[in-house]
Amino acid sequence: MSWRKDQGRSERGYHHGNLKEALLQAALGLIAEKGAAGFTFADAARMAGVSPAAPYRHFRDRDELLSSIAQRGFEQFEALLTQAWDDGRPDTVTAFERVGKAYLAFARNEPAFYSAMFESGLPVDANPTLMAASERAFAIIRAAAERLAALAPPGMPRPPAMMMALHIWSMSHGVASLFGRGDAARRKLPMSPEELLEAEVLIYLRGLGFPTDRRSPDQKPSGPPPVPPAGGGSSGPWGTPK
Amino acid sequence: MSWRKDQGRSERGYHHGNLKEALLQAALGLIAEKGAAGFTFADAARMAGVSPAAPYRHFRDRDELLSSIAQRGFEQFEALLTQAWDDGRPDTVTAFERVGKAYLAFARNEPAFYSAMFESGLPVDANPTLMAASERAFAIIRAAAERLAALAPPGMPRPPAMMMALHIWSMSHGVASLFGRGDAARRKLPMSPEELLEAEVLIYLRGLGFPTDRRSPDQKPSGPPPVPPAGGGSSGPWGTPK
DNA sequence: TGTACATCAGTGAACGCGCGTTCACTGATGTAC
DNA sequence: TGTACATCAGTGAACGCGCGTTCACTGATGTAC
Repeated sequence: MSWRKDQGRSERGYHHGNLKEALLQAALGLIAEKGAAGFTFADAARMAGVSPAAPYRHFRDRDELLSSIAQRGFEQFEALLTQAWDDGRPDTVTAFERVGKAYLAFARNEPAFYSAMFESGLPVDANPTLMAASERAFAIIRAAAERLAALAPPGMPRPPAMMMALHIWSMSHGVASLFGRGDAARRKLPMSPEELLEAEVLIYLRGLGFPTDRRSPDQKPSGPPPVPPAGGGSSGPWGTPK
Repeated sequence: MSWRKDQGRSERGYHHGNLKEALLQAALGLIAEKGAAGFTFADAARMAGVSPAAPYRHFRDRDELLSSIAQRGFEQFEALLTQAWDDGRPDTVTAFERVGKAYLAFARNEPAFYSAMFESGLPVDANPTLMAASERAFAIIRAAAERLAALAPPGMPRPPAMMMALHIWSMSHGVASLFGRGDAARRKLPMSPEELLEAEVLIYLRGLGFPTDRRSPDQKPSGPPPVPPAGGGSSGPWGTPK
């Protein structure tokens, strides 16, 4: 990736060159493998090919390393969500769906970050920097919800954006942590986590009165409030009923 | 509770009387306090006022104790959900809502069981007994979803019960693990987890075409498919819009 | 360009600790006769 | 009812281990002159 001497121990001299980064990477690997609680400082040093005292040049203690990982995780998470949201293009509902998928993709592809962020038990609210990073990530979901709420059909009460954001977050987190991680053996599913979440979000949005046909333009419909499609059309989120 | 000598060390002689139970209780306390990963066998022995070797008379090792807790947790969880479901009385939607509340209540009141069951990383699928207990608990949600699916309004495609069950489960788990536990410091919310989940489930059910007015009888409506209420009536799950 | 020196980033040995687990043991309890 | 004995459920000391952390140290690097 990005550290200078590509982990060849033999090639590095007394100085590692980029130990801090190497330790973070090692810790990520260990957390992905054994969980946030199972990772040890000493192990990370060993993986980086360095004495157990070396990490103390870069991190006050084990907790600071863990926080650094969570911090970086929130930043990457925010970047990913921002990219997925893409400021609501091409239309709000499509973009919103994409955010849900990005959430799952992150949990699946970066289990170590995800663990450190949400399951490590580190006191997020005790660390202002971390808290801020976490808030920034959530703000993306919140902003997306805001835009979506503004589209509420005229006949419907406009849902509070904060509530929508929390709902979407809890759905995503629920699916991700119950079914979404490859490594730790989770439950078996009759469908992929992505499909499961997509259907869940679509049904939810329909419950709020949003038209969930993807091709609908971003305009408040001027007709009567939308009625769920009658008959077994293929536009439902779960396909044709049997 | 249920162990004979109520933890008075002075009163017990050489034999503890009910060490197995005492160890389970001690472990529950420790897990609630420090998380499933933080609990140690030795600590449980200490809390039970017994030498570190004593637990080996009752559990092969630390993992067996943890499994026992998860097992018991699933059983209590199943009992609680069964009771909440109450075979769909007085009507399916009300009972369904109650199941969601019971889920949250369990996560909140029994954080140690919840951790052992869902967050301890123990290989549920490697232990058939545990797996079966877990399946039985999920079967309650599944059965409830089945009954609800059967009520689908005639104009709507009938949703697969399994999918509904998974959706409800993921919502509940998401809310519970992000917001629902008192001890570990979680996020702050503008509403209670219970309210959040209730609104989420109601919106979801409405998205499936179910009438979410609680007083509706358990009969398929014979008229046209229901239309979400127009105007800011008080029947929406989030009250009046501002 | 060369040299002296400060600073940086590692080493490796050592510590105290608590853990899981084993072991021979012993006090308490239950049962056969 | 009393006694002998098997079984059960604990004790307490000990072990090996890996962890987090500290410490004086030293090799490598950068910089002032």
